[in-house]
Amino acid sequence: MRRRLEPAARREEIIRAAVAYFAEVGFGGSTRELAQRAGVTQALLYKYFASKAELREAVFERVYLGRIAPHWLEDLRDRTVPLRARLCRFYGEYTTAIFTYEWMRIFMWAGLDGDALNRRYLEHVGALLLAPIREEVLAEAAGNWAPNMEDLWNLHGGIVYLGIRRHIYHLPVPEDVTPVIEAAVARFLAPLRRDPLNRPGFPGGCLV
Amino acid sequence: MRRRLEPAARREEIIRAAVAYFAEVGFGGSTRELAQRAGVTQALLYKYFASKAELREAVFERVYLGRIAPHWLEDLRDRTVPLRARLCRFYGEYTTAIFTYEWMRIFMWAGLDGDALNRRYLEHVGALLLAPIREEVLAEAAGNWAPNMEDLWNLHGGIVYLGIRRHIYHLPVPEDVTPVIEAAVARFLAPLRRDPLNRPGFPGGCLV
DNA sequence: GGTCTTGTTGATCGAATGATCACCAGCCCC
DNA sequence: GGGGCTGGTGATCATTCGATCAACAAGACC
Repeated sequence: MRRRLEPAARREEIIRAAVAYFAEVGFGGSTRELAQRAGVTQALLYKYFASKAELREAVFERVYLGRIAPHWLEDLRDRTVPLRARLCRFYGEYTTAIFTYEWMRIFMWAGLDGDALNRRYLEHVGALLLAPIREEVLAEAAGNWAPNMEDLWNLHGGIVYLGIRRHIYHLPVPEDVTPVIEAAVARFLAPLRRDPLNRPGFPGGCLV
Repeated sequence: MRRRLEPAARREEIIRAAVAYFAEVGFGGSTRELAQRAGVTQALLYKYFASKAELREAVFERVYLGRIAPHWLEDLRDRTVPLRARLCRFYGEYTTAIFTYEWMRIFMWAGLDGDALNRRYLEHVGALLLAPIREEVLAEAAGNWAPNMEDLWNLHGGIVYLGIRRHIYHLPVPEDVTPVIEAAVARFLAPLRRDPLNRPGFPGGCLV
């Protein structure tokens, strides 16, 4: 019944099972049930991870690593594209990246546990995504409007709350979040536009 | 050293300690440490609660009960007051009610645990607070604008995210959330106003 | 097909957990 | 001030937890 795997492959399977398991029940879940889900014995876990804490770190690394695409920042700053289109595109890709059961829940559990990685990630979001967005808005507004960081966190939170409702609270949310994002971005950028009612046909429509 | 208390008073103290303790560490926390924090022995907990699950229920009841003020709905519908002022006032009181360490964290932990009470609460929010708000907007817009429920959840989420950042992620947020709420409400209601730039002096300022 | 490497297992340990029970002692009442 | 009701305790049980270790066997290599 037991099949021998290369260490890298076995480790991979354990991490994959751990991500799914801990996302579901939190880090209070037992190593025994995790092992059962991974199709191995509980003792084997300790051949690949010195402790449960180390396994937890591996889960974090897997979930967090590479979640923020480096091209997002460049794209947000690409002024050859209308700002509204840039924001819509960014939040479309961002939500595609993080609106997963695993990411959303592990992130929330880590947050409740007070994990530092969590705080670091959000500081990263603020400094390397929201602040640059603010810069772009300032450039676009040319003195007519200057949102503060809380305005940007408000935009961000309103969108992220979609994922929270779906994956944390298990509430029904639209399958396609694109229209919601477009509406939120349009509201946020309304001070920049000439048509506050956002009537179709007016310039400034979401171009993505 | 041990002082005798009336059952009601002792039960009260245990629940109070349990709310604080479980808010901090989640429901995976041990009854022993809880008892220590409450200043009683672990065995005594079981004189007041048949099981840990029952204690958990008591914590839920304490945290959820009476959190939604009945006058909010009436106030939201009071058309003698400008809509923007109604929304600012409502979210001011709403955040005052729920932006506490205990509520925010227990609510989130219960959500991750898949507790039904959690879902019920949010359905309540949607049906008895957000939907009525939408009705008021429709009445005010008089056909010029018709937000859908997702627009309202977006407004709601952007504001609630403040509490999440503070109490779940332990990130610095403004001490006074009033300006943030006013800005969010103003953005949300922008389609109703004649001045999308929200310049001071224009009619429609937040009147609370 | 024998052998050697090593991925994998079953058994087990000590600590911590939820829950129980006999017993103790603080406080009210006569 | 001394019973006695009952709030409160210490000890303990069964279970489950993370972690360890000797022993096994799958698969590559000659």
